[in-house]
Amino acid sequence: MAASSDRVPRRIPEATVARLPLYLRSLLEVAEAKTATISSERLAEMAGVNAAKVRKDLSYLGSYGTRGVGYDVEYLLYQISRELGLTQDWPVAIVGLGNLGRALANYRGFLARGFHVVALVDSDPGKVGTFIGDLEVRHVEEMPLITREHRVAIGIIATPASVAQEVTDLLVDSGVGSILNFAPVVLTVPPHVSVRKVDLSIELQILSFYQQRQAGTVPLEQPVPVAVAGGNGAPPAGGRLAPI
Amino acid sequence: MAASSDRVPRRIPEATVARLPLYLRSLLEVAEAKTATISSERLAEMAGVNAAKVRKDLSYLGSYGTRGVGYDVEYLLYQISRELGLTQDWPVAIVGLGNLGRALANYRGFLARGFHVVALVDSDPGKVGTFIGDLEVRHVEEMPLITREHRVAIGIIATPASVAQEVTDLLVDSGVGSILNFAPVVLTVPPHVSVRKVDLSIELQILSFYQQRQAGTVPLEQPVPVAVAGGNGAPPAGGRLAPI
DNA sequence: GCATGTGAATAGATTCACAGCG
DNA sequence: CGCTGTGAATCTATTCACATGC
Repeated sequence: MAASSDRVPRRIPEATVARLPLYLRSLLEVAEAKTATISSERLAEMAGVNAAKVRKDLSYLGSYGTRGVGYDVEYLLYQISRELGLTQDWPVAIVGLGNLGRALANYRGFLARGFHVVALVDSDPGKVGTFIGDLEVRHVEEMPLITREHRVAIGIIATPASVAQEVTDLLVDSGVGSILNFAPVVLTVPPHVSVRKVDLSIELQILSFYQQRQAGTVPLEQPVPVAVAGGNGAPPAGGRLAPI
Repeated sequence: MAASSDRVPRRIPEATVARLPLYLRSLLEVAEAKTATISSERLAEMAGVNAAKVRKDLSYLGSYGTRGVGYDVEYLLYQISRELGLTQDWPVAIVGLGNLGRALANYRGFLARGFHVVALVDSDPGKVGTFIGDLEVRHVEEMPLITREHRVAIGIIATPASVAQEVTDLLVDSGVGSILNFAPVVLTVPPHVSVRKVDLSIELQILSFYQQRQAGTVPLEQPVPVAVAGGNGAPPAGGRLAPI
């Protein structure tokens, strides 16, 4: 009764959550350059969105800006990091060490700031026991013990599609609350578990759709007599003019 | 005047376009099992969405179902493929052959149905001239010629962030209309070019956000006395109960 | 009868436009 | 005066619910 406090648990829209990492990245870059404050306009430009969106998004976190001035870079960095849960460390397990899994395991770079690979898992006896970096590949049967032991929070699935659901169930049963899925299947999980997917062929197919729409519109080779300014076919990202 | 026809260029919502590949995949699976027709309900279940959405999405393509029966699997497969532009072949170039680029180049599998890697490009003299599969890695300076020659439509950027924009500009200048970006930067492109991004650290950070929200809610280890059915924290995907 | 197709209702996200405040 | 913060307006997407037609 005492601890529940009067803090309103701000509901941050999903779309906003998905953009916070972009702001974070831009701010890191700005901080590097020893800039102390930044306007919503500049931040928007860097993140590839518009200024109104930046202000609305940041307003969900609180009133962290100063009118007439902008946002304090360091302070905003900290607030966004905290909101995203990056002030703590998340133990990560990678399951499946084929081409992709190995590439991810070797990366390490991408894990910067809060993510720490603590376990590599595969079912192939030829891979189990080998080392990638300083981590030994363990057998999938040991996974439940390993994930519990290391309190793994995030599981990265880089297995073939055929076993992805099976592996997911194992992860979920051993307390993993977040799944990043690279396998081309729709995973089913209980409501308290989050899933994000990264699906190459889906992305390519979406590009194919817009590419097809575009085909014919721009005659290729012909430097186009400008007039494209309306721009319609590239909604996913980007869309401003190239630097002059 | 004769060729422009009276076809209404149906505006397909972006969100629908992003789901078509999911339906396609489900239909392929169903077709494999020699099933002739499928209901929106079943298709929805397989694609992990709800039935109303499936019907609405498919209705944008045309009236391809039969009331009281469902959709003809083969026919729908064809219509979706055509809509997505998968009835033609798209030449793809991969730029950057580090861990990730090589994993992608070795994949080939993911390219199934319409995507064909025709060029591998890197700037590292140690990599140029080597072969991955049956393709030789070419120097980035030759890229404009190669992409034009092969009429590359889609460029996959797997370079370090620092050179991604530069490489993008080259691709765009040589007529590439779609970019799949794995580098952690916001790319700027002219309006007629589409960009999709795949960003590991962003995905992890989004998961971190929801994981943090969830933490405490589920005490970990305690098998939770059911009552979670409301489910709030996993909007990205999934969300149904695990199979019994 | 049964599952599609679709207007209407609702929810969510984006953008506008300006009041508020340093 | 300049830039944030935010209600209001708009646009987009989802869901409902039922008429429609095989």
